[in-house]
Amino acid sequence: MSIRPTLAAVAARAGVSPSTASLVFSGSPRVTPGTKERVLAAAATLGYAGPDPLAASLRRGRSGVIGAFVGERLLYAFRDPVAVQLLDGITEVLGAHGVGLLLLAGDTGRPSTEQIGRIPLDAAIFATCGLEDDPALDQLRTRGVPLVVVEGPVVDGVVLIDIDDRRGTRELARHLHDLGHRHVEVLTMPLRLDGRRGPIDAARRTRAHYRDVRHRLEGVEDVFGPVPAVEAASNAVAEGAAAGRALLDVPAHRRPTAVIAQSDVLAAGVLQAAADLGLRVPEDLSVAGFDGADLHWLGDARLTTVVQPTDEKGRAAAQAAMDLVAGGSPRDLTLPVTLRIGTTSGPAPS
Amino acid sequence: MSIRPTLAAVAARAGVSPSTASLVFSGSPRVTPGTKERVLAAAATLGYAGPDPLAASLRRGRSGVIGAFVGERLLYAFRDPVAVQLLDGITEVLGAHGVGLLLLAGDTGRPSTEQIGRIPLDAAIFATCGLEDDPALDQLRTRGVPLVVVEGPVVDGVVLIDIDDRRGTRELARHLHDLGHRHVEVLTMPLRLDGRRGPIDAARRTRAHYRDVRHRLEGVEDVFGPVPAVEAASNAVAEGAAAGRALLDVPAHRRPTAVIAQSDVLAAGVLQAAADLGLRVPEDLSVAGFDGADLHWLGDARLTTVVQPTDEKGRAAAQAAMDLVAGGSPRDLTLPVTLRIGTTSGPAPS
DNA sequence: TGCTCCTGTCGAATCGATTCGATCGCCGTT
DNA sequence: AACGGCGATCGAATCGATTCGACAGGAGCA
Repeated sequence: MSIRPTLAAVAARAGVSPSTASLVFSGSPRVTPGTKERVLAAAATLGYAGPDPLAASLRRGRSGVIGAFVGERLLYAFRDPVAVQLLDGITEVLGAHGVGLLLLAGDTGRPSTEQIGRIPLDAAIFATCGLEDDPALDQLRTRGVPLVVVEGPVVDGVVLIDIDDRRGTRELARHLHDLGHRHVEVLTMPLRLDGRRGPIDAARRTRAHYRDVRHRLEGVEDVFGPVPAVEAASNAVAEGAAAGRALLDVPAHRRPTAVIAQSDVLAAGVLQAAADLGLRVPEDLSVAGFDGADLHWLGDARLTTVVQPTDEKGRAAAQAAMDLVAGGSPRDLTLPVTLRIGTTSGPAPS
Repeated sequence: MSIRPTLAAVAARAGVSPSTASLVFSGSPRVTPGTKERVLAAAATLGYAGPDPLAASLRRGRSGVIGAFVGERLLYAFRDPVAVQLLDGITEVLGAHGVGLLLLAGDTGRPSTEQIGRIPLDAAIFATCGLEDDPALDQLRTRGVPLVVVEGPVVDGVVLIDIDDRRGTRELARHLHDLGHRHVEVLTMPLRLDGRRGPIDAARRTRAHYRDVRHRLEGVEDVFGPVPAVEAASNAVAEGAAAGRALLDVPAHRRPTAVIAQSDVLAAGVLQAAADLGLRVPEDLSVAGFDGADLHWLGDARLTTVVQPTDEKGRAAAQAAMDLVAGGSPRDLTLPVTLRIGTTSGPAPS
């Protein structure tokens, strides 16, 4: 029991060569039933549970593991329904192919990039972190690990799975504009992971790391021109509520008639803040989000939002990763988004 | 660029032996600065990003990957705040040691157990699935993979990280008993993963797969004796609400004065159902949960619940796994729980 | 009967690094 | 001047399986 048996030991016990034993475990049809049975019997006697995955991986050159990068600490990623749904879409495809999903958090421990080098990955998906200068991305690239980026930066040799963020918010903005809104403000997701929050000035804006954040802002500006924007420190309801209070707890003439949040989660916070301040939605204030996540804690309000096919995005990313591993060269993909008008947007108050 | 360079190639280029080159990359102090530099220079020229993790893993016998099993589909696991917090605790420890976390979902694709055999794991943690006859568990056990089980079955040679479920609900039950409640009903988490819901009869109860479910029920019965119980099909707010309606939408004399839910999530659903039915909490009905999760969508109600140290549980499980990989033999651990009395429990109505 | 073809099994090379014990200088010591 | 000691580097075995081409033996066919 102390030392685990090897394939060679099983082969010897069964009186066949290691090659044949290997054939048996790989389920080759070219092996006689009798032989097969002898090998399996020997394996059973010795308590051999099948080929060592490490050795098999080395020989095959593939480990059967694909890494998914979530930028922040796992806990925050898990709190984000979009990230969760994305991961679910990914696992759906990977699981069907018998490939494991390895979670990589951005800031867990310093040696993050060190860790990445030590783990056998067939490919990696940058799921919720579109950093353009991510050291981990560089690390994996020079290592030759196939890479897929979701809503991330355009990097040569990296497959990009994208959604049409800008067009989505543009349609949303047009919807609000048609309703007569002229004073809208945008509540953005974090521009960087430095915990900063508050109004965004030009300097800060140039430091925006995330593509989706930029694009969702530009879509609004396509319609309204330059628009005041505040940044949330993280993509959480409480953050949205805090930002919402700051945005709305001002004299009425300075208060926006509509707030466009860059995510449904943030929008939920804004709704909360509005309720706390006694503002009626949509009579006094319109609120819009992004994602089309099903937030069961929203109550009966149906959020006006831009629906993105999050799970499809995850599946596409995983499929691209699988294709890369198989030696293919999948093309970049941009998935469509659709405007969904709910009960939180209405005519601008006079 | 087509073929990736090997350590041997780098060594040759630098004019040293592979052994020495290996020493360089493993950061050994026993190598002359000059040599080290030559090797690194050669690596840079060839575009060598460090030793192949697969080969290194094979030699070392460790892959640097630990698997976490979540019973259900990932999406549902992620929706459960307790599971999420547990995973976060796990990654906290693993990340600090540069070990990756591989997520394994129970039902993703049929070849689940097949998949497990193909993935290099140094150890596995059964996080949210305490099946006693899980084929995956057997598979890993015969393979010799060190195992840690969280609130799972007692299996020989497997480390168990537990909490004192029974004592927790016992104290909770006593609290309600002291308040005068005599007619309580229990809303349990799923006894099995078969999507069944509704009242639990004796036959069904004997088929309960999950230890924590059983223990949390027994704790209540320690105080109240046999108690009617209904089962939720999954651990979700909507399930809790549905079960809550079934439980509460009955003639007043047959309605329980207190509902003990086996999780905060389910309890939140019961609160919702109570509100829908116009029942005041705690005046007309007391509601209690389990876990001590921070459910931000609960509003201002503070749930009476049993607080368990979920993140500590995760850290302990991960630490135990690390110890096992290192060859140690960590002991089983039972973490304490504490009763937290909130605003949802009060004297039984007369 | 002899020849070909086919099928099941085997040998041996290979995947790419790690690591232990051995070796080779070089320096200090007596 | 010879020798002991020490530290840097090297050789070679090893981790455990996969896989391709070779091989042997039996079946089919003429």
